[in-house]
Amino acid sequence: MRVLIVEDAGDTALYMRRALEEAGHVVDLAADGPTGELMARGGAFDVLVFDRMLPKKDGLSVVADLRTAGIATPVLFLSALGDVEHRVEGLKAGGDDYLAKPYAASELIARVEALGRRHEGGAPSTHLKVGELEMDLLARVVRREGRKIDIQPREFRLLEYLMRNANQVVTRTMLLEKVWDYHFDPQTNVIDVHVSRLRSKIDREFDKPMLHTVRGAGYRLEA
Amino acid sequence: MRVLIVEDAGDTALYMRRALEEAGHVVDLAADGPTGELMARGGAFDVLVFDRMLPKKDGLSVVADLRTAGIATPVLFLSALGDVEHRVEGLKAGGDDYLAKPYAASELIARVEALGRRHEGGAPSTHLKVGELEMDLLARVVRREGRKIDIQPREFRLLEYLMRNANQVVTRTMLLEKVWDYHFDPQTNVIDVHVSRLRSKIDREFDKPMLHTVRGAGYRLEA
DNA sequence: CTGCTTTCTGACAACATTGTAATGTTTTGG
DNA sequence: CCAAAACATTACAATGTTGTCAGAAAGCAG
Repeated sequence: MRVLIVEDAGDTALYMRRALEEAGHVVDLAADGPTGELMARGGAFDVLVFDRMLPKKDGLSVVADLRTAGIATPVLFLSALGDVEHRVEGLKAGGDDYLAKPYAASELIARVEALGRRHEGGAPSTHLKVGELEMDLLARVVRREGRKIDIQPREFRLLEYLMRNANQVVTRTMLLEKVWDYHFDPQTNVIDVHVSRLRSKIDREFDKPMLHTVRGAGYRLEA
Repeated sequence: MRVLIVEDAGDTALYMRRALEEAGHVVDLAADGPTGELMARGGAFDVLVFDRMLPKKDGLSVVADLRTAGIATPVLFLSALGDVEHRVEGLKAGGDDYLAKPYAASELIARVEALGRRHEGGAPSTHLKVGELEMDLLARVVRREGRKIDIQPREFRLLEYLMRNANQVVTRTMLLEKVWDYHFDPQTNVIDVHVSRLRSKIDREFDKPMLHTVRGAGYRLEA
């Protein structure tokens, strides 16, 4: 499961990450409200864990904004304030569960997994959107700023993977595994070539490039 | 929108078809209950229009049977009997709306479109199933009796169309329009060739052939 | 700045897919 | 039973897609 933790206290965040990673999940961190909101919008997370009190933008309002933006990823609120009134407030803002500090790591894990399960049965998304870039998985059509872009099958898979992991670095190894089903290094530059071709279609002709290279690490598709 | 009209009075049926076609919809006709039921089960219609009184099998029972078979396509009942009691009867049988004769063409169109809209918001199906033959539109995978079948893009589109219109005859013209986007006769045997190739993949190796030719008419995929 | 490494891109070759044509088979009406 | 029509199948040609290679460009460390 992919989990995003938005928490300003660094040591708490690291503690939670470790607990969840040991339970086999992939964890990302954000330290303030706006960053958390951006990551939640772009990334394909299964569960979001929000601290109620956050620097710059409160957890409650971030979640409320995410909901109005149509992002339905389940949210678990964490807070030192544990009484009924606060729980209700959190749930009203669009939270799905509420956990009062202090809590045991096992309880955190259990709740995160419960939330993830509840939503995974939902209809698979047939439509991906990263900024002005849109992909219709069923019609196999890609658009940027409304303009249709012709794309080849392999490029389609590559872009789909990049979009599902938007705003995150995607390594060459990940691409080989997920887009090419290679489980070894082909010793060629297939990836470079296809990234180049994809770029010429989705970025050339447009003002702002979305597909960035992260030297030494891989690529990142940014909104 | 794809509309099926089940009506035994030929002239009334043609009149309705014309009205709906002029409003931009695709219309099919059936003249009795059993035929209507079969078409409704197989075809991918957005709205069904049923006369209440039908030869061989009453409109009410056809719709009730469709509902128990899990077919949720919205139904508009037409009838000369316009009083409350009959309306309720129709709605109980699984109808979604009820229109009493005589009615204006514009009213028919408006109601059909309203019914179609109400349901189109539902998640698009990502999975088709005809008997033991399954297609996952998102993963682009086809299976028969659980065994994966490798299929080419054009064959995929062809099979998708056949599956969406399962148990119905699909004409060559329909295939040219929907699968090849040709709006003329290419004067070649493209279709024959692709049907042959598709057959060799989905029927050869299996006991019962599913893809039948209807001499002089076209093809039919049967469950 | 220089040399080294990484990434980018254009050209090409291998391969896969699609459509055409020719030939064979089945069905149907007389 | 025959001939004509409809359909099926195979082989091939044209086209499209993918991966490889080589040279160019860009980034980085000393």
